[in-house]
Amino acid sequence: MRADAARNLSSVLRTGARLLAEDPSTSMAAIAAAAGVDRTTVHRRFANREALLRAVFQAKLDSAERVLDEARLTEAPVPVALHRYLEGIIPVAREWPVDTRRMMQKDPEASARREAQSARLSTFIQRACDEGYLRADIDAAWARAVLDALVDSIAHRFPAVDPPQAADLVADAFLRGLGVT
Amino acid sequence: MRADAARNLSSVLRTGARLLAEDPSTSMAAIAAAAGVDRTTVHRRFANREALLRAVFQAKLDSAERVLDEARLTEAPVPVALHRYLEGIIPVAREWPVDTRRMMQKDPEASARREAQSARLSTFIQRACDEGYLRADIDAAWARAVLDALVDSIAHRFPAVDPPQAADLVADAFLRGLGVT
DNA sequence: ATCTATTGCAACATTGATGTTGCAGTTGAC
DNA sequence: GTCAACTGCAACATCAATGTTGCAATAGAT
Repeated sequence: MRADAARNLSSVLRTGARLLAEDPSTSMAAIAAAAGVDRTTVHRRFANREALLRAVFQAKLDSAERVLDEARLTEAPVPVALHRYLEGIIPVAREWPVDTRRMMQKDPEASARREAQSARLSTFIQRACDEGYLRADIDAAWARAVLDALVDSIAHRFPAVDPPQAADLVADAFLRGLGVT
Repeated sequence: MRADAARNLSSVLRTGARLLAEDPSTSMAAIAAAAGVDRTTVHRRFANREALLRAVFQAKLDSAERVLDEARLTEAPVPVALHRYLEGIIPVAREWPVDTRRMMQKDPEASARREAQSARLSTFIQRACDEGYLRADIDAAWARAVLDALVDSIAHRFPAVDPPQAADLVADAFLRGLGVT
């Protein structure tokens, strides 16, 4: 039972994330149906809709945090860390396609966690600037935004590209652009 | 009266677009309140919620279409057309921040129009490839996605950057990337 | 000044989503 | 086999959003 409960809960979270990404107003009933469980079962696990959303966010934040840790953004050489980050974060973006920046407004705890993770990445971008991997005239905030945009794009609009190749494409577009030299 | 009606209708559309972009499930009541009109007045203008959304999409499509026309994507030199397109489309993205790709699914007519506009831009990107402005190893669909992502990013995450500079930033990131040569 | 269109306001009906509870059936742990 | 936990199902109450209507007030056109 305990095993079943855990599996179904996880299924609800993943299914919910997928449906909520397509349509943030997806009903609990629709999520439950898609996950193959009864509506009341979902309500027994999650006190209310907010709680379900919070659980989804937490799952995404957990995955993202592990990726940030394993990328060794402060220790590894910039190109290595960048590639490891990309290869890790792209599957996370695909598995939890919910837009955290928009949907976590009402959850201060999750927002704070997200801010912290965001700051780690921004620090990394700053290091890339400082160590001369980015052009001197590039604003760090803009570089950060570009990287995020490229990750989202490859993750959601090209779901068939496998993570290593996706990371290559993003890093290449980010650093070299798509134009002729 | 006719003038008032038109002004209020426009105000509802713009306000609605802004609120719906932040939260696609924003209620008609909230939109009406933000636009400074009564809820019933909105219902008199738009038969139902769908009709309001359709009107917002149509307004965005109208603006985007004008930008595509004026950019002369098929006639002008690639760099010129690209810059004109960017400088025009960024204000459109800001004024109508709704995500058309996601929210227009249920409106086949608007979807078709969007597809047509999308095809025009894809054709332009293909021309940029053919004429040697993009690296030969670059997939046109990926180039297209990157351009879209950069436009969305500068439009919504850097609303203070004025259109000409924003266009410069996007074109620069798109063609040259952010890394050192 | 009169007429007409439009608005705000209040009231109402309807619908869909949310959340709760009781009960019977199932399943895994022991 | 027994027990405890979990599930599906049905029923219910509640609430927010939607959409409608009638009426009085207002403002622009003539």
